[in-house]
Amino acid sequence: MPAVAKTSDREIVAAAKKFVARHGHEALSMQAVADAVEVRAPSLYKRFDGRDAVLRAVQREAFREFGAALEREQGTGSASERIRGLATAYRAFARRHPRLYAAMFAEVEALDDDDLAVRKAAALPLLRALAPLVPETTRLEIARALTAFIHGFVSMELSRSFRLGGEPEPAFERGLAALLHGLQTG
Amino acid sequence: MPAVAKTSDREIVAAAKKFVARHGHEALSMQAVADAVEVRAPSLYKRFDGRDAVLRAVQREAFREFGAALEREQGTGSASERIRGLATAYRAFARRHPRLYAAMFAEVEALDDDDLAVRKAAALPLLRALAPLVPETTRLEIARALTAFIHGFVSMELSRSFRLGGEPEPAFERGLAALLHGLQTG
DNA sequence: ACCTGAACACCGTTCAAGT
DNA sequence: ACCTGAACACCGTTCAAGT
Repeated sequence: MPAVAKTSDREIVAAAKKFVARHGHEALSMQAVADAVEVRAPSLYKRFDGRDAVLRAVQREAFREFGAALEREQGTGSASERIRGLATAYRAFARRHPRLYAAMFAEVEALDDDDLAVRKAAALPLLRALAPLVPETTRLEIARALTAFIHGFVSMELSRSFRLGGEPEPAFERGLAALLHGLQTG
Repeated sequence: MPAVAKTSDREIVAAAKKFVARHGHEALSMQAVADAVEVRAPSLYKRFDGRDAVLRAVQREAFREFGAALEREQGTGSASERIRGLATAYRAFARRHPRLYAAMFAEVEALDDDDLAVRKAAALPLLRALAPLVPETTRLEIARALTAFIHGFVSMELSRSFRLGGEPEPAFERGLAALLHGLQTG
């Protein structure tokens, strides 16, 4: 006699993502998700392999949203203005969803092909914006250097690692300008 | 009747640090530390307020070691060669102690004055190396931009976030060179 | 086919009782 | 003064039993 489904993959991921956005990925528990979708915790194991699988599903959703936010930023202007726009959109996403952004980089046990696909997709807008500016041979290196700077800056900002006074703002502007200038002349 | 002390703050921190270096900070438990120093877990609470306090003590030790490694790098050569040396020493420390490096940035409940002091001390070598190169008014910004790049790069490298093929090495060299060049001309 | 209670092996933490 | 066992409220996860 088939028991009626009280929830779904989609609802579970949405509830988990909402919880992570509010309380952080460290606090994510199967109990909390189960409560939110009104089943008992063991029922979640019919749909997800465990906490790690739920967290990875949240990460996939977050990377999709993040990638979409960057895609939306494909505005007009020069190539280097477009890159600035992407950097700003990147930082804005992280500041708007700080706990979700942190969760995107939480360690998980193993990434499957879907996990890798959404991560790679989020890297494409920057690579496209760099295309008119730098040759294909060095494009990936330059994208990595830019991403390292933006990710590092945003991570330090969100974890309040800038403790020597002053605003972080000018350091972001200066670093970005220096990289854009140096990467073209280098 | 005073009971004999079976352990000490020092021994507990050393055991916890060793555990974190081996298994990562997420796996750190009071039980594991207690086993290592041969007491029962509740005894640890006579010396530390809880898991968070133990983890913060590990972070302090790690930041001290890290700062000392950077101090040691105060070699000869031009200012920008010294900065390159610091960046390389930074990255080398993170690669030599990947789990300890990750643990240094683990979220903890609240930092006390000692926590802040060791973090600030670790930032000084770079600020000193920048002194002959850039005026005091922009030095902190520039240090932050450099640190953001190095930390971001190392974090991505250690979490295997570079998944589009090729070696990370040239991206580090290129980004660092671009920043050093751009920061001086900007 | 999906849901559940009960159970297991863990956590962090508190506290009364020992010496 | 420090250590301990017992206990409490949690975890993640498994599984037999329900419908």
